[in-house]
Amino acid sequence: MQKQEHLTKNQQIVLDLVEKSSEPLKAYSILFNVQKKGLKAPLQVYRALDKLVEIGKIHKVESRNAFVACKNSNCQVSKATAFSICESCEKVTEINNSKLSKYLNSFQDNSGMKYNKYNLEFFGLCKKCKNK
Amino acid sequence: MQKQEHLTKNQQIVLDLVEKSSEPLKAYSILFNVQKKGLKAPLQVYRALDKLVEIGKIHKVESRNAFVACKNSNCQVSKATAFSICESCEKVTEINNSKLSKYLNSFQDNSGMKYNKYNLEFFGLCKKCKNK
DNA sequence: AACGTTTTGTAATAATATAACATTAAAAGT
DNA sequence: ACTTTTAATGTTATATTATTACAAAACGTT
Ligand SMILES: [Zn+2]
Ligand SMILES: [Zn+2]
Ligand SMILES: [Zn+2]
Ligand SMILES: [Zn+2]
Repeated sequence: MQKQEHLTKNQQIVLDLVEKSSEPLKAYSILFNVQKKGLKAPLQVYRALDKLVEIGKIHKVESRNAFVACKNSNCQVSKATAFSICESCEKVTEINNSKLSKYLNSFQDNSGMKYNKYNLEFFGLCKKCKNK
Repeated sequence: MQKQEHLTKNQQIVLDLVEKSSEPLKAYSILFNVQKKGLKAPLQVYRALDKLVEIGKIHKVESRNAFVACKNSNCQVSKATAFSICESCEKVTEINNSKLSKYLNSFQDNSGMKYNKYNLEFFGLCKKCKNK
């Protein structure tokens, strides 16, 4: 089975919204914003989100229960994600650093476990907030 | 203000339970298990969990909304955490790898942001599940 | 004892996410 | 074209996770 290339109506509506947003969006904020487009129930949003995450169009920022569009068309979709998060203004940026991803993709410990996916979240203060 | 060394009754009760557990515990599972000890409300559990996370006695596994005791007394408490998670049996292990933590603690990108904390979660199949 | 601070108790509610089931649409095989 | 199968949708209800708000008790310091 190969990766789906056409998004369904609901998926496209949700993706459009997440892509337009300058900040991570929460599921119920998405729901509220797409109700005029016909998505009335949480499940419709969650299903779209699940699929979009699966195909790598968006990522979930786990520590925030929020979703951001993937700006990095070349990343290993939904398999290797890294974010920087400002703990003051909550700005979230996807980190695109090939050294980091190489390092983590090839990481092995002594557990005998082979990792096929990771998610990394860095926390700190962004430039703006640092200078306040 | 320095780090608190004495745990309160509620904090100790919750910590005991999490430490005894061989698997990550969810907040409401904790609540259920400590009700006989007098913690009746979610908030009592969440408050204890918050404090225990803050002082590094336990960690939150963000992707699972679950809590594990810190087995690594020398780690930079609650500032630098890494876990391996089996996607089949849900076994979670805290990774204790000094090369990894050094690499991540010193990581810098070109955003000008200085990170003081990170959380990393690796996903894959554990030895056991791989051989099924 | 008086004060500020932290912790606790309690009830109510908010926010996040899934189960279950019926239906419709799309994709694939013949 | 027709059947089969798979994926997506719509809808209601419910489960799970987490916080707000406020009052009371415990603790540490002066
Ligand atoms: Zn991405
Ligand atoms: Zn900031
Ligand atoms: Zn630890
Ligand atoms: Zn396993």
